[in-house]
This record gives sequence, structure tokens and C-alpha cells, in this order.
Amino acid sequence: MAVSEQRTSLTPTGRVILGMLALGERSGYDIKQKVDKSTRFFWAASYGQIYPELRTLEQQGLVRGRPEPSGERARTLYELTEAGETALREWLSSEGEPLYELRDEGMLKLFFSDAVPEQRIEVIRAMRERQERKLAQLEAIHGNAKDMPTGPLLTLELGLDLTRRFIDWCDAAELRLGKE
Amino acid sequence: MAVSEQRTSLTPTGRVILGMLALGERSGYDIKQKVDKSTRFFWAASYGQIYPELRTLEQQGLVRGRPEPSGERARTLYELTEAGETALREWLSSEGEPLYELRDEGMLKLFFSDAVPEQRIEVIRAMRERQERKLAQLEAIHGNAKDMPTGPLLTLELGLDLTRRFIDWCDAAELRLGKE
DNA sequence: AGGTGCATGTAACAGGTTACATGATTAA
DNA sequence: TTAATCATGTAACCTGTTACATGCACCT
Repeated sequence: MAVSEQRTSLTPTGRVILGMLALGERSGYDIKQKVDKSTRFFWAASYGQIYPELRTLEQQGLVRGRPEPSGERARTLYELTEAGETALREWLSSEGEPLYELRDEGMLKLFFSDAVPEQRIEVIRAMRERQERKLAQLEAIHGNAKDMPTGPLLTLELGLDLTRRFIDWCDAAELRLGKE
Repeated sequence: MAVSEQRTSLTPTGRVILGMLALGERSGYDIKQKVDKSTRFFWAASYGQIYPELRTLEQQGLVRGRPEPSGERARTLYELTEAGETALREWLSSEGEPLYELRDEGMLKLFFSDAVPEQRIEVIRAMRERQERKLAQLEAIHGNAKDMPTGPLLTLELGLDLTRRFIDWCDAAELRLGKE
């Protein structure tokens, strides 16, 4: 049965899955766990997306799954096919304008804060607090990051850098606004 | 005809619209223009969202629209009602965990770059270029920002700060990786 | 016996984009 | 006259989340 010739237009979640399989994760569950402690800071994924997408990728011949139960508990382990590796590399080398989407309600509140100026500092403090929490999470990941590949390590370091800068800005802004 | 009693659960786009009306924008078109040169960096909106949402908000009694054609060209100008102002202030003062969603394909490429290590620097350079473009846009807005209210000004300055930091990080990373 | 983690999956919903359609006005 | 800008709107689509359901395995 030949793999039907279809466009290999990798969906967003498809990219994450191929990438994670290349890093060695195996089951849908594994992928979700890994996403939650790595890419989730700039690219989240839910089970509702991952499991159906694994099927689609298998139909496209980009991954290969085989049942590998642990005891009585059903489990399917996936791996990249050659076509899958190629698709991953093609995506990583592609030139087109990459997707970038941000929706940040905290920033929006700050932007519109002139409607309730007395709340402005509160808005900034809340933003700072969230960045502080994020920083703690990133630092925790960085703590046990001995054998981390370069790619994950770089994104982690960038995240740490920008988060710290964000916190510094909040502190400076609070000072400035406090003086007026 | 009494405004029916319904939950005033402001949708995401509804918030932007109320905020923009508070800042003085009037038509759906105006709102879209303003979004495109301000909040779009952390909160975008499309016509397909704005026009239907204006209707919904009117049904909820949060905005009031009246036709005000310019010549033969149809146009509807909106303004906040009292209920709308209240809803806006309530949202701005609300405590719940605010929505935050980021999808950054560039970061994802960097994260998975170990699958094609020889492309890594290219990925970083492309990221840097995009930040550079964003910086230019933000600086252009900052240039003619004489009478900008504090809220918009603060978000703009924060955006400038983080974008510059991002560019610095890219430069440093390129140097580091170049040496190996 | 009960809670937590492993493991998979689906249906309903939410929120948003894109492409398209229409037409007036203004500046080149 | 033509292109750009003003102005409104809809239908089809895409992508994703949430809530729910199931059941095994392990630890206490």
C-alpha cells in the first residue's frame, strides 16, 4: 500500500511533534510532558491536538507508531520515518515569514490603564509578579539542565534574559510612576 | 425596550473595542487602524472580529452606535455607554489570571535546531532581523508620540526595551556560536 | 482503599483569520 | 482614469482549548 501522494504541509502542531520525536520523545503522553516543561513558554500544545495530529502524521507517512504496552496499560510509541526527518529539516530550513502570535492581556490592561489611572501601578505589579513566577520556572528547568542540547538551552537562556529584563523594567516603571 | 439582563462577560475583542472607544476612536474602521499601529504588537484584531463584536456590544448595551455618513459613504460612529465604561473599568480592575498566549515559530526553530545544527546561526539571524524590523516600527510610532496617553506610552517603551534586549541577545549568541 | 501518575481519546465550543464582496471618495 | 484609502460586512475555514470519559499501575 503506497503512501498516497499528498502535500506535506506540516501543521503547526505537526512541527512540534516531529521536533519532539527527533529529540527522542516517544508517546503522545511523553510529548505533552516535554512540551509542558519546555516549549510551552513560546508554543503550547494540548492532548486534544497531539493525539489526532499523530494519526494525521502517520497517514502522511511522517511518523510510524507501534503499540508497546507497559504491562496491561496500552501505549503507542512513535518514531520519525525518513520522510518525517526530511520534513522536519525542510521546515527548519524554510525561509518564509514564520508565524508569530501574541495575546497578552496584561499589556492590554497597561495600554488602556488611563481609564483607571489609580490602578496603573497595580497592573504593573501584577505583570511583574507573573514574570517573577515565570522566571522561577525557567530557573528550575535551567537547574537540572546538564545534558540539554544546544537548541533547548539557547531558547531557555533567551527566555531567562528577557524575563529578567521585563522584571527590571517593571521595577523602574514603578519607581518612575511613584514619584509623580 | 429594556436592555435584557445578560451576563456582561466581555469577550477578548470586546475589551479592545471598549478600550479604544474610551481613547476616542469612533468607527470600526478607526478601531482597526488604531489597533494596527498600537496594540497589534501584543494584541491583534481583524475586521472579521471587530464588526460582529460591535453589534454584540450594542445588544449588550455597552456601546451605542449611530449612523453618521460622510457624504454618501456609510459610516457608523460608536461611543461607550455608562454600562460600557463600567464594564471597562471592571475589567481593568479585575484580579483573575490574565490571558497570555504566545506562538513563536522562530523560537520553535531555535529550540529544534539540533536537527540541523548548521542552520542554527541562520535561524538566529532571521530572528534578529525580525526584531530589527519590529524595532523600526516601534521607533517610528515613538517618533510622533507627543500627545500619547501614559498607558500607550508605557507599553510602547516596554516594547522598545524588550526588543532591543532581544537584538542584543542575538548578537551575543551569534558571537558565542561563531567561536565554536 | 484511595490518590497520583501513566496513557489515550473525543465532542463541543471558542476565538480568530482569510478571502471575498461591495461601493464611495480622494489624490495622482 | 486609476490607484489608494475610507468603510462595512459575511462565509468558510483553521486551529486550538476544555471538559469529559476510560482504565491500568503504583505507592501509601
